[in-house]
Amino acid sequence: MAKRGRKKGANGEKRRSLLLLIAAEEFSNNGYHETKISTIVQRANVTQPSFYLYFQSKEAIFQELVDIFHQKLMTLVQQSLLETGLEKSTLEGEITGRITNIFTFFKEQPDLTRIGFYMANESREIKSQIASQIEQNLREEQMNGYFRADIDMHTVAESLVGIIERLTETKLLKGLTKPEKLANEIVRLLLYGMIS
Amino acid sequence: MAKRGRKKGANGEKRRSLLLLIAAEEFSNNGYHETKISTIVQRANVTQPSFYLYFQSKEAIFQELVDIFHQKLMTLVQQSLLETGLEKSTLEGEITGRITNIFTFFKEQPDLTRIGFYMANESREIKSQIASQIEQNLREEQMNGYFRADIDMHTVAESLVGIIERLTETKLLKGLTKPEKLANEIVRLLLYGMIS
DNA sequence: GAATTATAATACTCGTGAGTAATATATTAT
DNA sequence: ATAATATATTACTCACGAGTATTATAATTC
Repeated sequence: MAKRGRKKGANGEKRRSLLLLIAAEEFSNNGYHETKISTIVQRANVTQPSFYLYFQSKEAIFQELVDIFHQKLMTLVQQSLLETGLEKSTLEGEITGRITNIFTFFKEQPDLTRIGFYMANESREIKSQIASQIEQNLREEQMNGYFRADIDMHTVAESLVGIIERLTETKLLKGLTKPEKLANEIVRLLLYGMIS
Repeated sequence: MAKRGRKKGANGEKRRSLLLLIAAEEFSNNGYHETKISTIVQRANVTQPSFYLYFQSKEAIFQELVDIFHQKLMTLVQQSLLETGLEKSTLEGEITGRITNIFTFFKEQPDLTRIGFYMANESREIKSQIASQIEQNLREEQMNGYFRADIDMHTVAESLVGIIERLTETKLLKGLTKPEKLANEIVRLLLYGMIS
């Protein structure tokens, strides 16, 4: 019979992190509603009230995971887009590098990615922000003459996000293709088209 | 005080259709778990047991909507791809036409589309099937020399599905762009690329 | 017109899962 | 040492929403 009260060597920070980690796995694999707090605490070897020491509610822990993803992704994209070392010769490489960065991040954080990019209500908002950043950059490069002038960069940016979204699901997160290769294929397709 | 028993002019088929229609709206707008049977029956002016005259369960009515979407979409895509009138001069137009058909269907069935293409567990499967059909056709055209030989058509097909998925959400279902225009933009981008 | 079938309402049950009250033990601060 | 604080458990509550037992009336069939 397990005793009550604080355990020897108990450490709140670690418990909290563990719960976050397990919650990410559960949400990612089973979705929000199918995920039970009871399952999370079982897997963490903790009782239910302990969970509520660290998180206000089920909503709150989910939102925290979304926020982490959102913040990390935004930081990444903004940094990535600041390196506007626009040299004609390396344009393809530049763009490929940016997209590789995104894929790499997604691959390193598959659970957060599924949560923040696919499951959250906020996903729409997050994707729109990414698309908007990409659009800005593309427009600049378009004005500098790198791209055809008759292309609607809003559509291109949204399309690119759509491609990333889908290939992340079908190839990247299944471990079928590496970030670099995926980025390369996409960029070549979008830059040069399919016509022989 | 409402009386019990069968009402004058009561018609099961119509009631069933009405419930399906309302359920589609509710699922589409609020998602599966947020949708309550109690809300559906209220909106349909029916009591809860009446609902269960027509549908086995909440799962069942949702699945029925998914099946309708799936079946309609598959029929559309298969027909669309059978018109393999491969003429070099009209290739662009052919492809644009196929994609327009898909967008038009989505626009006409926004609720079913959100349910079957975005919310259902089966969505993955459905999209994969579409991608697979597209891939097959592209490969054929590639072998006929219309497209560059060094392109991985699996990636292209998946990308196209991703683009369709995203633009449907952000532009089409918001009524911002017409099917034809959207299809045109995409096809030109994918065929000729962005480089000036 | 009697029996059968289809459609409907009233008034329930019942499981499930989020969240809590009360209490106990370890750790840290004074 | 003692008070205060952090971490933990046992044993609950409670709302919510899916689904049902029972009964009643209209439509249809024989």
